[in-house]
Amino acid sequence: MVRKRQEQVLTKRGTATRQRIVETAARLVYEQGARGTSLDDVMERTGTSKSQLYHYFDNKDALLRAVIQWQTKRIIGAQTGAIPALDTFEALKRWGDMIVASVIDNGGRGGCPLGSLASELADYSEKARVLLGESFDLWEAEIARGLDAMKVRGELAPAADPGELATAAMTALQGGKLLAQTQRSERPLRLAMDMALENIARHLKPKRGPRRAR
Amino acid sequence: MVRKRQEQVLTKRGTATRQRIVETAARLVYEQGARGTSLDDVMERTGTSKSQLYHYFDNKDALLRAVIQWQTKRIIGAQTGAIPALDTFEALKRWGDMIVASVIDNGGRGGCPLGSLASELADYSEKARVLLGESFDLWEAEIARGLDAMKVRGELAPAADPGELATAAMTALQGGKLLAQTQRSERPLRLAMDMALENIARHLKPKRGPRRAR
DNA sequence: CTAAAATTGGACTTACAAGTCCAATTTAGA
DNA sequence: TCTAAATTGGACTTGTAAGTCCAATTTTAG
Repeated sequence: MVRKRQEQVLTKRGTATRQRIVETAARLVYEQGARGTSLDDVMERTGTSKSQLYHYFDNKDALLRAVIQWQTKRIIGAQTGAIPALDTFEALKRWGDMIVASVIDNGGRGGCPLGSLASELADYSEKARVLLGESFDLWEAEIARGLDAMKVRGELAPAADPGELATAAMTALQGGKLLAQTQRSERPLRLAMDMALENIARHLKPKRGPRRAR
Repeated sequence: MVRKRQEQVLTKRGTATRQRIVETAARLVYEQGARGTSLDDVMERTGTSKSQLYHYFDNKDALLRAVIQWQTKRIIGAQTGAIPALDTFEALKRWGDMIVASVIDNGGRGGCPLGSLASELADYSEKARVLLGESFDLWEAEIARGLDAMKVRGELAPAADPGELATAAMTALQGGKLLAQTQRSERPLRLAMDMALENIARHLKPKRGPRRAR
């Protein structure tokens, strides 16, 4: 968690102000995009002044990087909060359902906060691109962690590669979110998550009792 | 193909100018994004004037819509040009390889021209969103066409739904492109396309002779 | 308490971008 | 040929956005 600007110590008040700026900026950026969100927007919604923004961040790009890091923690935190571990196929199915259900939230508008930023910033800010790449890695690692536990317990075939399965699932999630946002329909996201889950189910080892799900 | 502005007849020269504007704008928008491309950029690169842009397009949004339609035709045309029909699993594999190889083109930079525009414009321009939704439908229809042929020939199980398989493949393609662009690696795209192809292979009916591929 | 550091207000500069406007030139078609 | 329509040049307006600057206020720590 590179913080930079630590030559300057933040007081309690300063920390609160900085946090308020980051969270508000995150919401605005999610709704309007990075380029579509002006610093004046952020100032107005946070009740801060220009000098405050530039006191806590070197420039707009630095603020956007803080937004990326905050969103990354928020998203992964929300996921582990709802489903502590993706280490059973049942948990994976609930995870998929949760992702699909998220389309309703904003009436179909808004894709994945990280995916949208990645698309907008990857070729615009090298620092942001690297950060977003790491964000996806972290998110995928959380998924791979559950798959790995399944593999250790012998529920997934030895040949299954948790890291690759997690990455494939992430591509499905991102592509599904994008199409759902574009077509204002949960259909593509549902099909994407079903595909990702089936891609994992391929490596499930049959167990005594109940049959392979789905 | 809604053209609008047909109250005004275009001469041969006018058509050429308009086309030059659209193609150049498409390249700039692909490289810099829609918001990152100014009309002055387009003017400079096409050697046109402000009045020409506004002569052929109502406003910037209308130009962007023309870009979307042109890219849609270009992408689908390029695909059918390289692989006339995705009606064998071999053709599908070549298609997947072609998609993966496309990452090299711009040194990893640049995602899918349509996907990038969708992410940027879906919540910004309703007209553009609808158009992009239709673009994905057209592209998917081209994929579904091949799958349907396989189904008719009995190579795909009757339960297989070409439309759903095509949509799932499109989400994999888009998500894979996005992650590849973000991480400057073809790995996520390769895993995505493998997943999409496997998702189709699930419905392959075994045929005499060679075993199920992959 | 008091000096140094952190925090804040807000005006100002500079750059750029979308869109308007009008006049000049070229082309098409009768 | 001639005239109306299409095409083009380019200055201009208006709005916005990032970033700078300096002074005022508040807080922290010795």
